[in-house]
Amino acid sequence: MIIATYNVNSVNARLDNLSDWIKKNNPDVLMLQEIKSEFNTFPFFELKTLGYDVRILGQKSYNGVALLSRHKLEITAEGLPGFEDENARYLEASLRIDNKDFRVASIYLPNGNPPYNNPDDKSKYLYKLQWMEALYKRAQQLLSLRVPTILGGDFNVILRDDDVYDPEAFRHNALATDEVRDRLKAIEYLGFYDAFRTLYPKKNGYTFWDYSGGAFQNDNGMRIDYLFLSPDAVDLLQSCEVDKTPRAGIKPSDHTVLKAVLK
DNA sequence: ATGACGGTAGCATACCGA
Repeated sequence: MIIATYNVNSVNARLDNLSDWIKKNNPDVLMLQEIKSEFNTFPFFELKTLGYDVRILGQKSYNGVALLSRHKLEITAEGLPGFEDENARYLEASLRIDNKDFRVASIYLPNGNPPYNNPDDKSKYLYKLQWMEALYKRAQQLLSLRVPTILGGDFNVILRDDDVYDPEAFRHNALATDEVRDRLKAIEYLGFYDAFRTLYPKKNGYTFWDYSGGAFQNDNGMRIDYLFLSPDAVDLLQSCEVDKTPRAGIKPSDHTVLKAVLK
């Protein structure tokens, strides 16, 4: 089973780039974030034609998440259970492969940094912390189901200093505060394994490079996209790699694909 | 010295992002 996550930064702007990757990699499940489209403008036809069941939690202009699967999806949550959210950031589903159940969620966790024109505004940061508390509670519930579960997406968290090109520059950034790191670590300590770090304790796993300043060419990146696996899912883990091909290709997203193979 | 990139809404430029 091939499972991957990709923050596309607009699914319509990325349709060729995304379709190329899907055709070459044939994932069983693909989690998308920042689709920046709602139902009426989402390219269902093109993606269904590639052989996928396609479900979205859409939103105009901002945010929006989707799940693509070669196996029929049963939606189990649209939005984080128990959390009132005006933004489309969480879509969860169950699926069956060879008579075995899986649970997956496509997650776009809030960024948390203030607007440039109001650097003292803490409201987005507080929203991020509350969102992470609600995700923690959902993660607990999911573990109690004892079904292999994959929480994937753009978590907007730099977990450790070696997950960013300049740790000091990001010390007080909402992606890297101790508070935010601790909240994501708490989800790990529940029993959700960071698939990439589990296999590669030291390796560079950047998944995002800013569009400006030649960041990709200079490898000024950060690791903020993750696949977190429940214990029974990590037992099936065969490999996990960052695929930089989409980021190096034509009209790229600022993120790239993170892909894992499970038995 | 400043801006630097890209998407969306919607038609000039503000907002958002990481």
